[in-house]
Amino acid sequence: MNPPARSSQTSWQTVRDTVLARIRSGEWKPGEPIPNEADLARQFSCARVTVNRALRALAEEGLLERRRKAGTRVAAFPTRKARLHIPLIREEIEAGGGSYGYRLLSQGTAPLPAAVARRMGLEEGARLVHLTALHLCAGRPYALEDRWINAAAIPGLADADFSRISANEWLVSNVPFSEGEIALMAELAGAETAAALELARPEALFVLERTTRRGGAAITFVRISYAPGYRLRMTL
Amino acid sequence: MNPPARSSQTSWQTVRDTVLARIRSGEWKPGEPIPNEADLARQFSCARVTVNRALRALAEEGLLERRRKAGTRVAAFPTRKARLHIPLIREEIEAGGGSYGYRLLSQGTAPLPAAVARRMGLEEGARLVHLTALHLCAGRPYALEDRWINAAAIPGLADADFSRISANEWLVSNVPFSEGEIALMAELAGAETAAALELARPEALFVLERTTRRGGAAITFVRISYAPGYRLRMTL
DNA sequence: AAGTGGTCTAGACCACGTT
DNA sequence: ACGTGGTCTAGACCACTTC
Repeated sequence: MNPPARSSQTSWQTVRDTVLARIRSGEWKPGEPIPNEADLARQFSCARVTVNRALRALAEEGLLERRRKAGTRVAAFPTRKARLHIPLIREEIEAGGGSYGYRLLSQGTAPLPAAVARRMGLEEGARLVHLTALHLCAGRPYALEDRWINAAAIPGLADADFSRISANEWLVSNVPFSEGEIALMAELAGAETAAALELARPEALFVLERTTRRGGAAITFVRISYAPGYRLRMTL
Repeated sequence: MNPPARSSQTSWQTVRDTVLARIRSGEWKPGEPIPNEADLARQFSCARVTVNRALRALAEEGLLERRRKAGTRVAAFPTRKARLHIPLIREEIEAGGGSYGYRLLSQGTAPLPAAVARRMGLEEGARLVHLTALHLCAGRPYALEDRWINAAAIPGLADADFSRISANEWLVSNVPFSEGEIALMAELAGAETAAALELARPEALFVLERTTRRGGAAITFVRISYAPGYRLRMTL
């Protein structure tokens, strides 16, 4: 986080920290414009690119808003942004020293429920591939996966054997590029989920829903319910 | 996501996309080194800085691992990374059209519980400032905040009036810079939490824990329990 | 039309970490 | 030692957006 103490030139980290200090001190208030890159470069006696690097970093963190011609402003709503790592479940388990297991519970084609259809932007009742599977850590249920796949958007899907490899891994390896949304939530385990995860009593589950698209077309929707005790960690 | 169709020069987006395609196609496999920046610059007929920009972007997304002298490798575990926005609760509510309310439930000094001490890296039993407060949306409980503050690390804390402004907002505005961790989890509401959030029955709550540090010193630890139904959304 | 951020180049030096 | 990424500079042109 600190400037790496370069010889004598002004580093972009120095610019970033100084700008940050001015925001924090209230010298530059939320919603207000700050000087343009050229002016700042003169102030800091550095190249404009250096200022650009610093401001871009702050913009990526959500503290500045930048628009051509309109200039740079202190973000009105300085949201904190964090980077969330979402590893493959297998690797998450193996990184923790556990032995990974995978069990396909069901596979077939079914009409899309309304709730899922809404998230995928498809029509309710459309027939999609539907999978449910269990991820195991050291033989114990770790997470329940409930997935819908838009086969029409994925050539080659028919070749996949989801009894051997998790759909997630297959997709990560085989689908070129994707955008999407993720939603995190807490839910009480329903009867089926509780049975699959072998819960003795009702428990709060951490649930992750992910919709993946490519060029607007929904590829897959997955809902992962983690066994109790799961924590998702991030670094600010 | 697309290169902005510049005149004739190779853009860093083009480099990024091409490198990405090579990873996706399997030409460059996980764990394997890729050519160094200078070589790639020659391949792409562009400046090395342009390659640097492209590779840095991919590294930030978690697809590449870069180390001086060791060079650049395709990440062995290509984790998906998403950007998580963590707005102030007040703004989260107001952005949704609700009226924000804040109620300080308790304020004082108390010995640090073991669990919190572990997360803050402080000694159990150390006396810290302890606050509990309720965030309200349209008069209804929205989230319960349980916070510990290391007053020793924050000059000016004594001047703060947490009955008027939330501790979070005060800290965001007054503490210069910070690193930290965030953990997300699901929990069944305990008796006190259920009472504060006015829950009629046991429910699953989405819980966010955040530890903030500056230069290794823990500044604050906060645990926010959201009312049922809360979802945290992100874009991939 | 004009101002501001976005990016590219070529060359240079440096910091880090492997060897 | 030395190879590789990290960064800075000065100048240039471009793209987007507001005026």
